Amino acid sequence: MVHVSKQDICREIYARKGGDIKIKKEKTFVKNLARIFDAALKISNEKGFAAMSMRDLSRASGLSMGALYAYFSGKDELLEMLQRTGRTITIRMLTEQTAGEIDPRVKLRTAVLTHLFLSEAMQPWFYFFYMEAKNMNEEGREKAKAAELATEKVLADIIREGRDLGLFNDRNALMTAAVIKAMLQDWYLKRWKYAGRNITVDQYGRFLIDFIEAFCLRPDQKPPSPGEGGESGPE
Amino acid sequence: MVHVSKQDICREIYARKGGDIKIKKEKTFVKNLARIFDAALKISNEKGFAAMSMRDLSRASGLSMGALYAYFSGKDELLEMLQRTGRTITIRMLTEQTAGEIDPRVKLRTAVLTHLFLSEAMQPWFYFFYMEAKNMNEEGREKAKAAELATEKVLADIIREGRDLGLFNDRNALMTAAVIKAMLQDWYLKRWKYAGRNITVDQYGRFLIDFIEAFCLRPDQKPPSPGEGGESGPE
DNA sequence: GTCTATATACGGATAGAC
DNA sequence: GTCTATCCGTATATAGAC
Repeated sequence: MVHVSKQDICREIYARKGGDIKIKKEKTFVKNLARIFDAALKISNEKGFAAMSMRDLSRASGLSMGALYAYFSGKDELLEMLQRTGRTITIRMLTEQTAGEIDPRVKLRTAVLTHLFLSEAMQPWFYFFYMEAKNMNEEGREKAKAAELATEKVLADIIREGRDLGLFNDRNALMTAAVIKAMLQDWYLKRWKYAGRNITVDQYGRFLIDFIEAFCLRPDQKPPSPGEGGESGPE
Repeated sequence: MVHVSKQDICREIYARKGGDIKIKKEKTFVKNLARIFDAALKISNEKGFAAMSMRDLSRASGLSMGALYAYFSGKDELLEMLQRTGRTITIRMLTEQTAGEIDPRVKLRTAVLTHLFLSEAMQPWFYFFYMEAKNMNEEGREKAKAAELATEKVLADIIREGRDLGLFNDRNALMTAAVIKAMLQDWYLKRWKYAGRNITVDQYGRFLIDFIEAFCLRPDQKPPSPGEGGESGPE
């Protein structure tokens, strides 16, 4: 359902880079950049991007120090690439997936689950994006904030729509969206916790939807259930 | 209601340190350590602890490089001190505040608001604690996780209690506690967002309680409202 | 107790061979 | 395209004067 290929991502970066790229063959570029990204995300998510040295990255990616600098101009650019890539994919996927639906009740579910499954498929990216935003320059931080607000707005708009149609309660839509975001983010920020309890994405998703709908939906407006959104039982 | 003094915190550290402390007079120790903490939190929360150099800290705290090393043995110990201090205070405050109450409905509100107001009063500490946990050694990270689980357990126990008394719905208490934590944390992690919208702590608290109670409380069990927990209106 | 000056190492980045 | 060897700045930490 939500699938993103590492190769596709890197190919796109290759295409976008234009003339100032040092590696000629797309194939080697894609292969190595994917290794670099993997290694960088792994190390950064363990001890932080700032604490990751280029030597660490060289060792983990299997490329020499010198070679690394053929793929990015410096540590700053690497950070920028990682952030931009994560941002781009998220926004694209979210808007794509929620485009078709009309019923706000279903749309809300779809948006929540899309975000959730996407963050599951790309956990290292999402985690990195969240934790390393503050290490960026002013421009990068602003873009990160804008991305947060954009995904929040997707949720808020759905909620407003549902409210206007009389399906949802009349509550602060933006605040509701904000806390939904917080709950969605918790899934990829605290994987250690949920993994330790053997909670699956699906369980988490079902629980979230129950929780959200208890607040948003008017009592008599349970939506036509495509996923049979049953109650989440006691532990 | 929730008040924590910088001086008290530092005095306690002074008392705990025992013999291997280099500064003799409590007064200078407390005064300077408070300055160090302030500066360290400020810089770290802007660009990350790893990116903060001792020179940065020296400049911002007004103490020379050499003097700093009279207060901690190195950057690692400073990190450890900051984390431990934050942890200790949080757990103590939370258990203290929720101890008296009996009615689980009121207790839940109290726990949520206590956590929220505490995190407001000590925002830099909480933010730092969350964002810099992964820069610590194994032991430090384990303690951070334990602290997360401990505060979560406080919430979960209240919810279980309410369920057993027939006041709350029969839902997964631990999962509920987990998402409540996520929402509470959002307040101090994304202050920029809420500040930009002129949302006050009280508004956020009221909203959270409405949200949580919509899911947790059985329909006919609105609690005796001490704070008159009215609906949070539309934006 | 606090300062300045400095030892020492480590990190990012580049040069130039292959 | 990739490697090794190296430059050079900056970081942590300390020595020793005041």
